[in-house]
Amino acid sequence: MCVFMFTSNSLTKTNCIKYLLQTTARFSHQRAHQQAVRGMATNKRKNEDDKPGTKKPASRTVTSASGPWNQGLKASMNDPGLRVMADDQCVIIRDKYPKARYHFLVLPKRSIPNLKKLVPNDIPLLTHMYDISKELTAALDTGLEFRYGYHAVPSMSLLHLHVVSQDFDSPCLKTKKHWNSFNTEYFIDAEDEKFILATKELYVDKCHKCSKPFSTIPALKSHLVSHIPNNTNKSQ
DNA sequence: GTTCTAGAAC
DNA sequence: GTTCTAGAAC
Ligand SMILES: Nc1ncnc2c1ncn2[C@@H]1O[C@H](COP(=O)(O)O)[C@@H](O)[C@H]1O
Ligand SMILES: [Zn+2]
Repeated sequence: MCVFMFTSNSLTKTNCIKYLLQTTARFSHQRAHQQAVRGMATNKRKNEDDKPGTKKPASRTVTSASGPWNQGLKASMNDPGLRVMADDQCVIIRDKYPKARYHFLVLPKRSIPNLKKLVPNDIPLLTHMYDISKELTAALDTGLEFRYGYHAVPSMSLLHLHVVSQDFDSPCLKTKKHWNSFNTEYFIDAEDEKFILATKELYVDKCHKCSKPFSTIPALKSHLVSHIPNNTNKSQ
């Protein structure tokens, strides 16, 4: 039974258009902001250049009020400026740094760290994420092709499905990594049967010789010497 | 992931 | 000279 329904709060075309207008407004605002920040930095550097020897690398805080950088999606899920829609299971947000004209992220409300933590019971949820993505792009009616998938090696925490139009026309697309992460096997299509391979946990934390589990690397290292024949504690 | 920027490449 | 790219950010 599909719980997803078109309601006034979800995927009406009017609402979609509204969110896209927000995209444009926010985006130009963001660019203006970045330019302003850059201008301020330039001014500051000029002043410092008047006093030689006072130059030092600008210190930057590594964590912010919203937590470490790789936890940013958690806050963005509840950011009304980014949220496109939500139902009982999922939230869809606009990607904060869209790599194409349309770029959304679909996140389960129930916190799942990454693909490797998925279990067979999650399959209906994954199907639902894909289904509402298709509903969204259908409602948007952009005439653009879309792809729906996961990054094989994500940087951001919390499982998220990329919904990205295939124009790749965006100032945020800047690096080879950006390109390749959406246009090689790095991008795992949600509907691809190979998808299941990406859900396998690769960290097993066991000895490579005898499969004894270990909890810390020092513990592993003291165990490893037991496998060295005629161990004399010498190296090289 | 992004930002910033030094040094490479053009 | 400008453009591009890769690495640090503790
Ligand atoms: N704070 C944020 N809010 C929303 N989207 C973000 C945020 N930080 C990064 N992103 C996007 O999240 C995606 C994470 O990529 P990945 O971890 O490779 O799947 C990228 O497309 C980023 O543009
Ligand atoms: Zn081409």
